Amino acid sequence: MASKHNNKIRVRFAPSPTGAPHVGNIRTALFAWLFARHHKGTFILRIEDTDTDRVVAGSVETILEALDWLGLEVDEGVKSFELQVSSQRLVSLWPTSFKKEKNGVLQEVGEYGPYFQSKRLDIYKKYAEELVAKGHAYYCFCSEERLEQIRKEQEAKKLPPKYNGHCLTLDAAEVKKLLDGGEAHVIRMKIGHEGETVLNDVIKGEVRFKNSLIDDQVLLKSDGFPTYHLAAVVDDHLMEISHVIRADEWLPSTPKHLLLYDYFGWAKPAFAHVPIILGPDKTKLSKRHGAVSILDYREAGYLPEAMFNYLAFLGWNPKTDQELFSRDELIKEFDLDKVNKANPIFDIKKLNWMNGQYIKKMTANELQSVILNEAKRSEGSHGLILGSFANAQDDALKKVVKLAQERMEKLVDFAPLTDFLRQDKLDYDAKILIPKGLSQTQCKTQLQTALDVISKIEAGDWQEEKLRKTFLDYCEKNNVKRGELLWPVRVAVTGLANSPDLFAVMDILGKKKSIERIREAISKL
RNA sequence: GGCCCGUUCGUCUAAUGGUUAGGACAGUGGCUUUUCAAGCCAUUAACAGGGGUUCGAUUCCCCUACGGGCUACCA
Repeated sequence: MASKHNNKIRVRFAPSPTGAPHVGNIRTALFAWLFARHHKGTFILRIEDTDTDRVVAGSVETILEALDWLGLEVDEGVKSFELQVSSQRLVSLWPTSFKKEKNGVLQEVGEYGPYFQSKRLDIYKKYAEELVAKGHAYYCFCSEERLEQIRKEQEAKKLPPKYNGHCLTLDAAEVKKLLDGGEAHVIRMKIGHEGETVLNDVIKGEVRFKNSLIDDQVLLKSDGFPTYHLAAVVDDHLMEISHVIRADEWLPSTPKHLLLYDYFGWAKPAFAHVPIILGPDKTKLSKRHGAVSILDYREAGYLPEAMFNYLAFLGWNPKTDQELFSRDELIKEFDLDKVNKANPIFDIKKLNWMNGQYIKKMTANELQSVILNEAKRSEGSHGLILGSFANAQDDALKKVVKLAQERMEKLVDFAPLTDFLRQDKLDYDAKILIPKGLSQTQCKTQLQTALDVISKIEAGDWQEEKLRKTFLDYCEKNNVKRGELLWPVRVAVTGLANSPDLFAVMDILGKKKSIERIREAISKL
């Protein structure tokens, strides 16, 4: 589609502030952002707060927070300076400069404002009236009751529900009289019934709609606020949006928008309807499916990099076998022509795997600072990440992080994986101390042996690899099966049937504590 | 009900008018190993159905089925 804007790419993410931002909305924002970055365009945040009943206080801040978490910087429109995206993060996307206060001043940046639709009421009124003057819209005074009745009748007759044009029959004098009398009214589109409206969607291709089936949509509500249809078209035009990137559910109302552009005599932007994310039951992802607020995933211990990567692959892929992508690689590869038409299902298992991959890819130092940052951020409500290591020194933490890293899938896995290291008294069933093929007494002997081996180790040699060598050498020289000696010792020091590596654990515990725990085990037998 | 969109392994998906229909997650089996995890190797598993078009269709067209979305003075 030819662009009227000298090919300058301008896209907007235009959520309505009705609560915490949904995974699906954010994925749409991500596509738009990626598209903007790929084409060196502008990513705009516009707030569509035209439904006064549904607006939820604090939503805009939450939206900003979600965008910030994923590193989707806003170039123009609504921003908050309480949240700062740092390009110098230790780990590419992690918000190191996060500030907890949510009462920061929202600011608007850009020359096309205001970017809150509630601040543009006079603009919409002007354009709605312009359409009336041009004969493409009309005043409607029908009451809710009357509309309800029309709908019921149509339903009974199995007709498509549509406004029946009741107020279309009013002549100019009558309209003026009603208007002057302060009668409640809306402005509706007047849609010609002939022909069809053709959309050439960037993703869906050509889609045809019969004009006779299009409803006379309300443009301006009786409270003076515009409906989405008017507001979006007017703003997208005024803000010189080049590509309208939005979810599939908007496809059916697109002909109304196309008609509006024609009525105004405006050039049309390109439209790209992206597939909707479905839950495991194949219906639109919603609260029934558990976590749908994008920020819930932060609380659940997912990394923004992983979330970003995963979301990018829901309905899009680069047509190669590569699946792990950095932000820059995604920017380089992403384009609308590779977006799928079918609706993908959100698969938490693949997200988990991907998150684990990102965790493993980090250096232990990076992971440590990420864990520390996240623990600090979620302090209070979710200070569970560090668990028993909440007040540990950085030095002590380093080895623990390394030990947990391989088996962590999410950040919140850290505490349960490492708790046993800090417990004063381990609580476990003595039976699990005994490896297969050994009797209780034999097991006891093995633990005794371990104490002997340990007693000969100098304090300065108390270190993972030296411990490993000492024990393995002992086994070899004395013809002891590794499992028969090492299993009981490992259970003794961890209290767990399944645990991290014995020598890493003993290293962290220290000689004294290790001996204590082995003695404790012996006494249990 | 009407309108619109969609349909390749369970899931995310690739490819092609002629292929053993490829990869990843999950599953299963094995290796490794002090256990678990990780890692490595192997493996199960898909073109919704029916008509065309064609020498040949998973691929192009039509129909059906199924799934989804929309059908508000909500977005």
